Amino acid sequence: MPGKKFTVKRRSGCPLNASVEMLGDRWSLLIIRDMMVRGYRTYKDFLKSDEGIATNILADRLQKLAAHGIITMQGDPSDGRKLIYTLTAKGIDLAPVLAEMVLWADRHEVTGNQALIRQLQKHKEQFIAAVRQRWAETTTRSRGN
Amino acid sequence: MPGKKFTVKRRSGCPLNASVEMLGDRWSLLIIRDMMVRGYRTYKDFLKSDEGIATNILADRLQKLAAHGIITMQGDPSDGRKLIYTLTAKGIDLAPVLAEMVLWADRHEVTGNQALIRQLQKHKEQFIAAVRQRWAETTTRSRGN
DNA sequence: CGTCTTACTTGCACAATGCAAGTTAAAATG
DNA sequence: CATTTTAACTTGCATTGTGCAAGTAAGACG
Repeated sequence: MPGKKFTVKRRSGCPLNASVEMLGDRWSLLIIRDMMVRGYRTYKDFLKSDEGIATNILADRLQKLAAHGIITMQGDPSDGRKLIYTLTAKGIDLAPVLAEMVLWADRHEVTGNQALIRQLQKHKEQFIAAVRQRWAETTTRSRGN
Repeated sequence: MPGKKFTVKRRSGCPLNASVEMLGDRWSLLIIRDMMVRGYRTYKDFLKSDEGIATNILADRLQKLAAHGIITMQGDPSDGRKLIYTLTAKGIDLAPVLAEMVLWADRHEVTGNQALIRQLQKHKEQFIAAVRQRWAETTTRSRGN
């Protein structure tokens, strides 16, 4: 496991438990969704999401996601106040998880966002590839927009 | 009112948010895992899992999963004390979500259960088909939902 | 300089969680 | 058929997490 420096003590060795301990709350996956499909990158971006996360919870989740290596935080060279949050490879790799959760909810619940759903239903692999591609582009080009 | 479906008010219409509101905690997916891959069916079964869920939390999660139509509870005809918990079609349909979360954790964390992981890596769709098949066999009689 | 903006932090009420112990009803035992 | 055991919870209580409003520090703007 690249980048793994020390093992956190978990309730069990089950990989699903590991995922649940990192992502099993009401906000972490929504933050990742905002980065992945909406391109959100700053603290203020996340605050404006429909679900309405509280400021202290957002700060806490961003810290934890960074501690787990799912996102990184770096200063914006063009504005010293801003921090840019980006998904790491580990975070981008969550695209299949998000996709399956969206498809499951669509099959069994009444939800909106039909555009995303139809995209996933027809071309799930393409969606995942597009997320990877978008991140490859934005992480190699120069910042300052 | 038996079987009455009441609409839950959600924070947003996003399907991922719907999934997170039903499954986004530290226990629900582990209970579903226990039913799906270990064949657990009774309250006592779930209590013996490695993660060590508290009795009151377990009772609460089973109620909520049943309220969401993910599992059903029925009396055991051969033992009046027992309740048998089973996955509904909606619950079985979570197999791809579980599979992706397991594979993600394996790629990026140090975990155990290598047998399950290798099975998923090689034959993910076979695993999912096997879960469906197993449930089709064991739930040929009346199943709620 | 004063004001605005960004990313937080703090205080506090309320809800969720974790642990130990108790309860109820049914089954097994003698 | 009385007693013990088992299964599925419930209750009490301390700890932790969450949600809301308000406040703060540092950089940008004019």
